[in-house]
Amino acid sequence: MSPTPQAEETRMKIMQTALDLFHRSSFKGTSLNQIVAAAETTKGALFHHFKGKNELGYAIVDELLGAMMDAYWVIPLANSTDPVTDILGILAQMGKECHGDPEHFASGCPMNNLSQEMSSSDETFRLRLGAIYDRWEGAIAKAIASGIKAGNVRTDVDPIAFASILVALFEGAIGMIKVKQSPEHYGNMEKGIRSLLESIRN
Amino acid sequence: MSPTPQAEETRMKIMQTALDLFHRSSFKGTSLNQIVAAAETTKGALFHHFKGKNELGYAIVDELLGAMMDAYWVIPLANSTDPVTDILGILAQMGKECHGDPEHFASGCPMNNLSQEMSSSDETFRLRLGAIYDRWEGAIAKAIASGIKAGNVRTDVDPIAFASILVALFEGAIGMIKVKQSPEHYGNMEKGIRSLLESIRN
DNA sequence: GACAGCATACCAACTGGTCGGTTTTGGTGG
DNA sequence: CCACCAAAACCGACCAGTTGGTATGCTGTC
Repeated sequence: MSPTPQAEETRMKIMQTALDLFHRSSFKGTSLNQIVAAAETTKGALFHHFKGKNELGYAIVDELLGAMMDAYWVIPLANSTDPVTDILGILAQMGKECHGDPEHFASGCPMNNLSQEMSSSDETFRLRLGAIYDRWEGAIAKAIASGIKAGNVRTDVDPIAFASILVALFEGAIGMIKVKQSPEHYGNMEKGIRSLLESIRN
Repeated sequence: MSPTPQAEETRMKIMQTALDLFHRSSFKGTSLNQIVAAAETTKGALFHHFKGKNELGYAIVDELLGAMMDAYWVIPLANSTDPVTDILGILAQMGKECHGDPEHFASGCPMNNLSQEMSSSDETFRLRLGAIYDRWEGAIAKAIASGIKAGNVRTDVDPIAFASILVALFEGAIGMIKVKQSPEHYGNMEKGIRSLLESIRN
């Protein structure tokens, strides 16, 4: 019943290399041949673990992107009562991690790339990705509500609406960085997000 | 020497139907066969007017998207001294125009879709689209600077940085609407953008 | 020897792009 | 006004290459 550790390793390697290629290129722009070549495996292995290209994508969304979202946002904000400080901390950490790999930023947000590409042509992608975005916004909204209750955030802030535009601003900003690819622009974005966050402090 | 009106008409029809298909689906996800079928023409005509699929895309960016940007944003904001009111007016007008075609919104912003899809794999697309975004941000920044001078906008606002995050928020918001496709979410976005704009009023 | 795990060879469908040929058009000499 | 023609505009069958997906074969382990 339970799969061999070896088998699980191959499965993960396929998913991770596919995610990397989808990130740097795109879903439709990446062929299965490229994926199996980069993962140093074969099509037989891929189709043994996944029913097809789309199913591979769904698995990546659910298992990899979902886990990344939880690790970066949901868990750190779970018990936050000072969301402004904590969110700025998350951003600082993400910025630090990407300093070693500037190309990673220039390719945009993996989840947003996939969302924008696939959500209008494949309902399954749209729903699964939408569910992750809901978790993201939910985590932020909950933290802001806790922040209001703890007196750290202004009382006239609507947690849900603010969480929505904050997520939109994140994804939009990364998208602009991807198009512009200028450090100067990156500075403007960081500054804008920071000031927006600070503006709701109590 | 100069092209026939008929010829220009077919050229435009190819570009416009291609833009529509790129918008509803994507660049890579739309084949030349689909384009010529939808435009009720042939591949010979397409390759007579454009060197290839990419060149067709470049022409669409320069001629169609560029013109739309000017019509919607650059010209209306050219002499603005009250940018908050004028930008809200532009948004209201865009919302009104899209009420007749809700699907248009659910497919996202044509320019942002193309940017996110192509800018990481094709430098020409990236540069041309980046130039249009620069025009957009420039128009907003100039209007805000004029607004400050006229006393309609707070003096502590950085026009360029604010223009950057406003554009990022627009594109991010449309992207989220595309993924979520819920009117409720649309309301949150509208509210958030409105309050951000009002917050810089003097 | 049964079966999960993987490799290889292969397929029909479709891709962007080409090319020889036909139609349409705007200018020109008579 | 018209016959004429070169060039522009357009057609659609065709091409090599690639795509996602399949069928089958091999190998180690329980």
